[in-house]
Amino acid sequence: MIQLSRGSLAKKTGVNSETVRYYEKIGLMPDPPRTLAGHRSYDQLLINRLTFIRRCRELGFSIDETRELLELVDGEDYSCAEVLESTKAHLERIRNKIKDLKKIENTLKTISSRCSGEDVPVCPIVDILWQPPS
Amino acid sequence: MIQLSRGSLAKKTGVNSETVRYYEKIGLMPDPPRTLAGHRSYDQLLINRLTFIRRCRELGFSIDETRELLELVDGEDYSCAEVLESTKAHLERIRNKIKDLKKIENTLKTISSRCSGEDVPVCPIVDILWQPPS
DNA sequence: CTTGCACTTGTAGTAACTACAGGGCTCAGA
DNA sequence: TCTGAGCCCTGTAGTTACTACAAGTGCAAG
Repeated sequence: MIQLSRGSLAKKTGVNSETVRYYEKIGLMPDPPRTLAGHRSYDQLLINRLTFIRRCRELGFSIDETRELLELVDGEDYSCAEVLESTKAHLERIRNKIKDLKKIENTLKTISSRCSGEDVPVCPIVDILWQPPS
Repeated sequence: MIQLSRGSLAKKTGVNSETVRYYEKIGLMPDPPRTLAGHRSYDQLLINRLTFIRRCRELGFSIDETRELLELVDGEDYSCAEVLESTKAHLERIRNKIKDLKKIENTLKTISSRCSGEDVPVCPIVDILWQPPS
């Protein structure tokens, strides 16, 4: 039976130790048991829970979405369908974000290519950005 | 000679009117001249400046990067080279972000495809995310 | 004239952390 | 056994880039 301190948990899961405290404050992680001296003590279940949270966050789920996923899993009768729905909605948002960034990429590429990059105080990039509003 | 109120400026440039005030507070926009009653009054130069800022922000430049671009343009002797450098560095960051999001997209696609989406309390997505840390 | 909207200020809230300050505990080494 | 480094504890403030409110003033149309 493993028992980790907050710092060890942080190392093990790859989550910043202050962030652990933050997750407890906002209720993503439960208040953990304490040692006699008042130090937090985490078992395997809590380690796995924090890892789940870290993975959700790395996949771009917001804290609130992560909370909902956790509530589903915590609940007695969660269903695969609900999890899939949330995941697909999130996937759609990620795809939209990629689309937006590609538009930005194209614009930046275009205006960069118009710019000589010479050491002169005349810049097509600035010219483009500095036009009056359409 | 145009003179716009804050609200009209907001409409004209597509920037929220509270945001205008915020940009003045952080020094991106100068304190504008006032009418006798103390109302802000914006001329064409300020309209163009705010539009420049909006475009930078839409292209994903941070406030600080936008400020640097403005300082270059405001300065007597800015050079095209400096602008291009900043733009290219930013383009690189955008490309990295796209790469990261594509990785996320792939992962989400993969785990979604493993999930039946049926109304059962067994979910491959959850199984994957709920594994102990590696 | 009045009513409703725009304007003024300062302040507080948002997301998701991150970084202190000021104090207590613990454990390895001398 | 002592001591000092490095954990841990709490609460609070800072970050980015806004956005929203509250309480009060001014202006313009009907």
